[in-house]
Amino acid sequence: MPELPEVETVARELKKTIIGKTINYIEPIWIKSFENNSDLNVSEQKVISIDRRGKYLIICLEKSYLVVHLRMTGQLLYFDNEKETNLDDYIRVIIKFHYGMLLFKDVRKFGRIYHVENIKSFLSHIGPDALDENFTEKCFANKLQSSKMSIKAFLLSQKFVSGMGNIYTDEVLFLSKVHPSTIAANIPKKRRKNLFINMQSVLKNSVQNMGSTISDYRDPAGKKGKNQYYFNVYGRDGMACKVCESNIVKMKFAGRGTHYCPKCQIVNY
DNA sequence: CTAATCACCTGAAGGC
DNA sequence: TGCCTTCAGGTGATTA
Repeated sequence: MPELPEVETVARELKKTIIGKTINYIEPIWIKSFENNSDLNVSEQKVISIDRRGKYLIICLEKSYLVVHLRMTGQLLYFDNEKETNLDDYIRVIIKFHYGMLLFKDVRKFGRIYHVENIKSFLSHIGPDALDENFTEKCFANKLQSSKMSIKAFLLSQKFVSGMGNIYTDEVLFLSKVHPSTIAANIPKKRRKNLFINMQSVLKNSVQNMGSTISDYRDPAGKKGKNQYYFNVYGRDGMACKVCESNIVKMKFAGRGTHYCPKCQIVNY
């Protein structure tokens, strides 16, 4: 479920609640949800800061890191008062602080919490964050020009730029008037620039709206996002394009449900 | 290198 | 009501 804006929202909420707290213990309920890659103890380490790279949320401890990937249905829920919690369903990992606790809820069990010491090597296969200020239009253009992948697959792969997922990719391609099957390297210079600008604005707008909630996504306080009210194409198949009134089409592309306007979004250039 | 398929999981929704 | 199929904000391995 969560793409960059949702993970960023979670990160911002966690900054308000768990920085400075000391971990009492971490308890995996579903064993595969927690992958311990370090001999160091998590217990008695203090939370120093919260970071994010693409869809990875990074909880920086004194000597190591807890790295969270929510995948499809993961949620990090924070509770000050343990009596407010209900541990009933789908809680896969408990991170207990001396005061308060963070619960990792995940219906489909795809999500992970990793305990690692070397964050750089752990994330070495991931490209720069889409909103990283050092990731410029020029960097983006260079990568586009050297790829023969379809633009949809290019944006979904996290190795060129990280943070884009299925929803925001469809939204960005619509605003950029680029058909999802267009070969990345074939996109002309002017539209490359457009693509980059739209990618940033779509993501930033969604962060402003606290992310998109289709079904499962919640922030650590349990709140839904509001960005889903502003989609142009995602989930709007069969409905009129907001620009040209053609019917929005949905089809399987790059292995994912892909929404686009057949009139506004032109194939090849 | 790129693309397609499966695998990992569970629940919701639609067809019959 | 109930069964069966398909689909879902993701990604990594494997196979063409």
